[in-house]
Amino acid sequence: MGKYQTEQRIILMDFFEKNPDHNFTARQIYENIKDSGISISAVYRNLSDLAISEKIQRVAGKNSREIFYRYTGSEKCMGCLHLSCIKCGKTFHMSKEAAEKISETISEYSNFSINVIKSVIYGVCSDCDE
Amino acid sequence: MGKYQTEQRIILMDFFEKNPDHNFTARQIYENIKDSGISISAVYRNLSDLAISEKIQRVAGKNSREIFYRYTGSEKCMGCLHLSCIKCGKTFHMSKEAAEKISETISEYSNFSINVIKSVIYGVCSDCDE
DNA sequence: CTAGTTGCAAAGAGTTTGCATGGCG
DNA sequence: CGCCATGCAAACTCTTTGCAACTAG
Repeated sequence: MGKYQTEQRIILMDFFEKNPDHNFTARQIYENIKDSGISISAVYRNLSDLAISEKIQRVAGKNSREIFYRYTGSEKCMGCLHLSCIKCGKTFHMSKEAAEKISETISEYSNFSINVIKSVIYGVCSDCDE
Repeated sequence: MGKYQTEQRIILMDFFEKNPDHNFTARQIYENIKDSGISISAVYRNLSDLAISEKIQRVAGKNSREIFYRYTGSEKCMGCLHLSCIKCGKTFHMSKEAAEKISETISEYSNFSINVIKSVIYGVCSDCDE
């Protein structure tokens, strides 16, 4: 998946690197980069490849037709757990240390090894919590 | 949302109560209960209502067109965190106690209050972990 | 040069909606 | 009896695919 480094692929990855941890629909991504010269089919095809190689995650939105793509392949995301605020939609990073502690707690209570990249904790951030 | 207790609504809720915490597509749900007498539009309309009232959660699948519905409104799900195995797809419950401990860890490291119902931890269960 | 990738337009799927009918309270 | 929900079919959108042209290595 991704043997050639095409111009379109670079455009898409550039966009993701500039906007890590943010939810976009396929169309939103396309709207953002179409002027650089990429077709919507190329967007979809690359999105599929990236999802398979787990560099992006798919997230279901509130409306049933809404699917978001979130780039989690960047360096600074490695090993840290993500917190997503239900109200404002912002994403926060937890430190690697915190992630490890949670991972420990989980295995303490059950036989389960967490995949930190795929997991997102939903809740309310301090700004939105009154 | 849901002022009348229609036959179709009962059929759908029955199905969910019998299959809590399991991911189904809209079509799979329909296939399972259509013989009881319900149309696919009624399924979709009720699914929307249930998602709004947060009795079910939407989850994005591996293929971009796949959206799963998971019933989390049952009594025994209240207060416990869910673990979902990436390999076998099974869902496991964590005790309320464990959920609280994780909630504590999170607020210890950041100002964030977890919504346990909406959050799902992904990883690998003991059966699939070799 | 060869295999992988793109663009376009058409096909395919899943979801939503308008309207008349039927049912709950 | 009045409002809400259902069923059906048509309409919509989003996503995928076939094919010819193009391009990275």
